[in-house]
Amino acid sequence: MADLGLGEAIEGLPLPSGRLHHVVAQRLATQIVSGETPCGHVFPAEVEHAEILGVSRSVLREAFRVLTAKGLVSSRPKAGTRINERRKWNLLDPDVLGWQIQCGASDAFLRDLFELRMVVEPQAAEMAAMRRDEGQLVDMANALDAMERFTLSTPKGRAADIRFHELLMEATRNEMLLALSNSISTAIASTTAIKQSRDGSPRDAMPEHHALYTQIAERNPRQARKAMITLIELAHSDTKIALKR
Amino acid sequence: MADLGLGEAIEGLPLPSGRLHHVVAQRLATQIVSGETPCGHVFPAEVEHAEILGVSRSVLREAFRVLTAKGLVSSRPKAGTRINERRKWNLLDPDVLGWQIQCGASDAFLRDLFELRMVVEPQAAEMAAMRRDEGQLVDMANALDAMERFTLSTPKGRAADIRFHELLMEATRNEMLLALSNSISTAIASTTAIKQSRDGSPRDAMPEHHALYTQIAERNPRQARKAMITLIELAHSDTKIALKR
DNA sequence: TCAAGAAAAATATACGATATATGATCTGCG
DNA sequence: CGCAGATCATATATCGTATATTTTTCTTGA
Repeated sequence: MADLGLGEAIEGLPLPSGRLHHVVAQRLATQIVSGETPCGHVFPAEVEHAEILGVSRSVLREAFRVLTAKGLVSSRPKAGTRINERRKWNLLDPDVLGWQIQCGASDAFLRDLFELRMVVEPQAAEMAAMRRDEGQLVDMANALDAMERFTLSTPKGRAADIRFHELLMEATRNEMLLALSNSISTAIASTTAIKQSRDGSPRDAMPEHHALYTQIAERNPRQARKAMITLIELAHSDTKIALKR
Repeated sequence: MADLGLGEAIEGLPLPSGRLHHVVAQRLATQIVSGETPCGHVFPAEVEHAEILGVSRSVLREAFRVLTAKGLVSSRPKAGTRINERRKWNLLDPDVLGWQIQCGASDAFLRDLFELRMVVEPQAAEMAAMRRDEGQLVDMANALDAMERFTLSTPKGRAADIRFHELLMEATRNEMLLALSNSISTAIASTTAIKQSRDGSPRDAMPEHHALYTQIAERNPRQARKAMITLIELAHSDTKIALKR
């Protein structure tokens, strides 16, 4: 069990910026989702574990509370705290998604993510088109205008894109759908950002994603075509008419 | 602020069966999701709050860790712990879903839930049909047989139904889709169970849900029809052929 | 020899006290 | 009127101890 790197802090410890338990939770979580510590693994007893990590037991306990809340581990008296099998994890939890991305998302993960997006978003767009009110309509039109004026490679253009997406999801008037879509979107955005910072060039990330997208499209052409049509309809000026019905 | 009902426990405290912090978390969570304590509300200082609830600060802290992990609240030094706005909640978290149901799910909640199900499941069925392997195929066929032999009103029939559903989702080979669908399914099952125990008769729940279903269908006939077709195709014997492609 | 029950050990859980750091509010100066 | 610093309240972090629960082991009896 590796030291967390906190135990070695000098006397006048500057106390790591974020909440300590959060740091610990993140550390443990990444170890778990990365597979560094396998499923079924039982962590050492609370006291020893806290000593190893160089934090107090309370902090460790609270960190485990977070992980338990997200289904990553479960702990019972005498049995210790063990890592749950993957099917018990809250894979849709924003943090869990984020941790997986941070650990270098696997291709399977990205595939699942994009697939889910293509399952959800086209239908969400349909719902939005049916339920939007006038105010949302003009806001979306504005966002679309901005997307056209600035290209999508500029920050302003990207902001407009995100804004449009938000408005679209709000217009569905389905809170859960909104939550789901937000999780997916931020996760995808994170992968882009991470890959950008890792590969250096900001342009390298998109083609990768696009490749995955087309890969999915080849496997399920019907679904992909429908999704494409819906998204294109909504993302260009023709849409303004479509949205107005 | 109401007492938790734990402080009044007699001397020989039988200590509530479950973990105490979990009980507290659930109590607070239901207060939050029910709207009993509104969004933006700031909880009393930790010490006082713990005293009010009749528990130690540690358990209160750990309870709040759980709620924080699920996005229900956020706490910062000096500012106290406050309830987040709904859009920050992890609405797809199984526990959050469960709490909402436990607080008497609103019609809007149920509508959103069923809508999400109808967005996800038909497409999941499509994916499953394309990716299933031989083993899954025979398992699903067996489950379908069982569903036909016993009617769906018998326990065995319901078990087969659930089993079929599980197999279907596994066959999609998409972990996130599986997680999502599981959350939705168990939530819907819970509402059924709750409504059953509340209304007495076990038969009363289903018609209610069916009414909601048809209500959705009326609003979006195209989507509903497609969903129906897919589900019916998959839920009856014709499917065995469809699944074999 | 095996099974059932009882004792023991290990471990998470719960509690209270104390110290620290941090952010919000207030105050005073410019 | 606005900004900078001081102050204070509050969450956070830590420690020590007690308790409950479960698994394991041992004992006892058939």
